[in-house]
Amino acid sequence: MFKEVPTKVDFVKLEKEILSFWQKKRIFKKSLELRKDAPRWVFYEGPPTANGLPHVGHALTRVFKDLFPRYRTMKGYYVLRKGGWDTHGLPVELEVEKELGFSGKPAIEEYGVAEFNQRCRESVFRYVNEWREMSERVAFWIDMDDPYITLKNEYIESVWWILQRFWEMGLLYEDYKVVPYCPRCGTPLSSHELAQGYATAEDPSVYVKFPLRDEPGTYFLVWTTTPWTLPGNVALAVHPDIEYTLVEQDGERLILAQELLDEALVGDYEVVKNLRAKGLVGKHYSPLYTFLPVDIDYCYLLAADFVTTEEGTGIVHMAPAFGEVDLEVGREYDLPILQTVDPQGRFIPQVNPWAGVFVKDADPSIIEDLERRGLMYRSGTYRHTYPFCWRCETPLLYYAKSTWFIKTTERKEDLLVNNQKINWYPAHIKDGRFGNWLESNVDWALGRDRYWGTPLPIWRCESCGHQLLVGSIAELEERAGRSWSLEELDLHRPFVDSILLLCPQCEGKMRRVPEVIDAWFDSGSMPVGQWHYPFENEEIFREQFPADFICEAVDQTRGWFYSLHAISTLLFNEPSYKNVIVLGLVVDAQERKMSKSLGNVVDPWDVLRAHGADAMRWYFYTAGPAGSERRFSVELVGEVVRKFLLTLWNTYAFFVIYANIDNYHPKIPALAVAQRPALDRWILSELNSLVGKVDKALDNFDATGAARPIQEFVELLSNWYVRRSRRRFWRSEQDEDKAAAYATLYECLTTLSKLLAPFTPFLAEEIYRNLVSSVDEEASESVHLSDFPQPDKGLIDAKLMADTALMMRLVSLGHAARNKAGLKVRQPLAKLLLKVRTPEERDVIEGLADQVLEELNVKSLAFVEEPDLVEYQIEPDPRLLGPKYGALYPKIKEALTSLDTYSVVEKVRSGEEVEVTVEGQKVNLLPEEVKIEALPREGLAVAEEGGYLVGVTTTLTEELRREGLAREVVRRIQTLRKEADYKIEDTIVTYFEAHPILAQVMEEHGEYIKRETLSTVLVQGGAPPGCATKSYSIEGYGMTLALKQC
RNA sequence: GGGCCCUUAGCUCAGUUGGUUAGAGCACGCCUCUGAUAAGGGCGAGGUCCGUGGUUCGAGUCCACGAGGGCCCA
Repeated sequence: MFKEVPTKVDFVKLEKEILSFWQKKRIFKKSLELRKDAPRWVFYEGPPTANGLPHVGHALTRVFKDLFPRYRTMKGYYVLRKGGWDTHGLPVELEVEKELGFSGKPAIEEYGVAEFNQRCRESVFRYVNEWREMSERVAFWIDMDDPYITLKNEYIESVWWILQRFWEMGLLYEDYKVVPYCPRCGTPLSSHELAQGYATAEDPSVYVKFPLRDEPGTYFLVWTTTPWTLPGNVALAVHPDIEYTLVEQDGERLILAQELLDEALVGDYEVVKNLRAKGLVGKHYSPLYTFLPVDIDYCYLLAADFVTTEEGTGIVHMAPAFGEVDLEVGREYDLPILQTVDPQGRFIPQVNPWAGVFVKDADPSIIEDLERRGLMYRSGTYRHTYPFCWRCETPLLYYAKSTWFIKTTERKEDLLVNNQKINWYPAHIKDGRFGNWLESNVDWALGRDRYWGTPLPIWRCESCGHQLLVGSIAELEERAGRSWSLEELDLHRPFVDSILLLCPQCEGKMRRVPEVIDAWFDSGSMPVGQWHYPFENEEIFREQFPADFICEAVDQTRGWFYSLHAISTLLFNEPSYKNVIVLGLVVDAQERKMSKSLGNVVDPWDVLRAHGADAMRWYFYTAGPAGSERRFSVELVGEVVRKFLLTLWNTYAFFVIYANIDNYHPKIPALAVAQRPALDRWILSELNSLVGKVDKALDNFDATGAARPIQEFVELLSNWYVRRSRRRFWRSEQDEDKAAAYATLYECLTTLSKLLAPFTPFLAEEIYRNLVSSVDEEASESVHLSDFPQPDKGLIDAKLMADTALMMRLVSLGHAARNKAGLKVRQPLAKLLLKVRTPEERDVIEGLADQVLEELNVKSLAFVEEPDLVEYQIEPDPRLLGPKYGALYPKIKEALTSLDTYSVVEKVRSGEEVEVTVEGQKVNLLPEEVKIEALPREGLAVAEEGGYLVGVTTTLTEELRREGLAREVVRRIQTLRKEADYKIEDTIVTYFEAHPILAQVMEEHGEYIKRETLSTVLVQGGAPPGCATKSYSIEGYGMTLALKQC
């Protein structure tokens, strides 16, 4: 006996029961133990930060991360799944700052770095329980009891080791560079952080006049969107090949690029003369501001290639402190660097009108000042995309600063070559987004002037300036000349800052540089750091590198995907992952990005509580290709429940109900498949072909390509196989056919449970445990401990599948034909007329005739070809004639269709050519080039599609009518049984009082009615008390039915 | 300004190497079937296949330009 299965199912409750089963029986652990000696298949967990709640996007990622390891485990691999937490970085600090009400670094310093970092340390695990709960609930199997954690000393030590390797390779350097800089956070951002914060901004757009020193009344006209950089101006640049023009307007002379005259100037002007750039270079102008003393030559025009005429005036203002190119050019020309801005983004005291003002806030006042001095040509606003800090949304400044870099550009070729070894899903990311990103690689800005992060382990001698990079705790202790206990040692600020080392060069005091490192470097170090390699676990590290599979959303292209790739390429010159699925972002039902401000964020728990995890998982796998954006709402997931999960559930419930009635046991031998009916052979063929399809798709990391065919199969299984097989299960005799039906459906359901295990682990488990584990002592206790099915190729019969598909198509046409004539299926009809395309198809349908007759409730079928039943339509075949006659084709079509139809049909039938005349020339069409359509004549109920034609005879004899009435009676009795809540297998006595016509029906079709309704006897006359009774009007004839259980 | 991706029915999505009248599911209306079913079947309504131009006998499909959206880069 199988466990009874309710037809009404509560998936949420079911899943919770299975969760506790997994927990109690440690199924995840067992699935690992089972494969402990198997070949390795390596998965890396991209570490989340647990200082925020998981959202739908995280649920999506976790669901995909789970699918493939489960599949590989069933395929016989050992898939170690170590969890991980990302714990460092600016986002963490910002959360804590917000809680403490801080607005910048001075407040932190005052509060105390030790206390501040302690709060950071606590905050990163704040929502760790919520993360665990969510992961468990969606059945993401991962080891969260022994995760890697980036703040642990062991992890940091591994990161230090990597940095020391880079140091030894000469890949680390400190440089004064213009970096994107967040003045609020007081730290530079790396390019991948920068990438996350672009937004449309409205900035000033000003045209400023720079007066020529030696030609009063003449000005260089210069355009800028950052007036605050003007006090830092030290030069202007023109392009050597651009034409410039001197114009006169309102008594002033202006110089700008000729091409941009109309765009830049307002009002009438007069062209004085054209100027060559060469003649302008070297001309001096008077500085707009002189807040800082300068004792070298500056404020002149120079030539540079980067100047364009795309916008502005063709003359570019240069402030080396605030622009990357500006700094380069400044170095080339030996120009001064006027750093007029402090690290908080405010003007320094010397810039006295605006001292202490945040530079962007000073813009209007600077514009006003220039206007007052007559140096402003015009000002307005300009919309463009501008970078903002990805966490605190402060506009970034490009700001000259000294900081540490990793020379990734030196290894750019290796980065590109190694990228070619990675399989990207979707494939276009490889040479598209990711490849382009590598092509435009810039050195990795590693340093952060912050507190909560892996300290940059570089110590510098206060006396001689010697620098060294510490690569391990042992080295630290050795150089410091002391050691610390495990409790004491904390490789964070301020503890490490307090450690002074002895300079190996001069025996002076060495102090650590103040920076911590970019937290992306932490996460990219996880292949090494998660095992504390190379200090221990050498063997496991080698076994677990590189990853076979990683998966994150597309926003990680410049994030984790890059940091992993860059670090492993620099370190090992190998990619650290072989296959990567890049997921699209989750958007709401209106295709808008989910964001708190729009209030359209879907809480994953709303979905999990309403529909369960299997439904959510299945939705994610089937809704669309993994790489595409996906819409998401509670309702969309609800559709999945109805369409897929319930369909499967009902098939399963159906099986269990009848299997229990019949005491079916899977060990009971059934007929060999070859001896089973076509219907069984067909569904088993579909099943095995499905197994192959799913296996291949999963092997190819294609979740959608695997899941959608399963859904289609379940449709076929439920709506064709089971529906067509119902009678075989109902029958009370135990015979071979019934055994075959059970064996076939059992095979389908148990194989499905294994196929589905990676996708819908709960439902798969329920089915497997009830149908397999409970009756087979040798079977595993969980579907997740079983092997993934292999297709039995011998059972795949492509012809049978195509034949059945054809038959279904004709049956569907038959339904349409009946419907047109208003003949319900319950009414038997005498004859079905079919027209198929070929004699082979005719044989096929003859072979499957029993299914067609039963499905359409007709007595016989015949094939029609005769012209007296049909009309013909002829058409030239465009596929053949198009290439042959080209532009003549439409005219040939016209000419052919104007011919006498029957004569053309006769010619084609007898294999003769058909001659048409087109534009005076004769064209002979070969018989195969003319297509003939046959349509039935009027008066017959028909449906036609794609060359197939199905008709039904509409005349009813009294005999047929009575047979229809018998079926009407049966349906009434069945409904009454159901209403009376009788069990399916209960036998009954049926009493009836009826119109003579119906009484005749009861007489004539009594055996049929008894058999269908499990009535032992049909009794005409009044019913005894206690019966389920109801009166009906059937086709206008009255009848009262009464049922009683035996 | 540049890169990558997307745009097909009210919604979610398919649409093979270019080929006859562009499909499915959901939702809607009518009909039907039903002792597993919350389902199934049929019919109907619902389409400027984002637009324009080009290549071709023929374009949802190929090419160019443009529009809108998303992500990213500068």
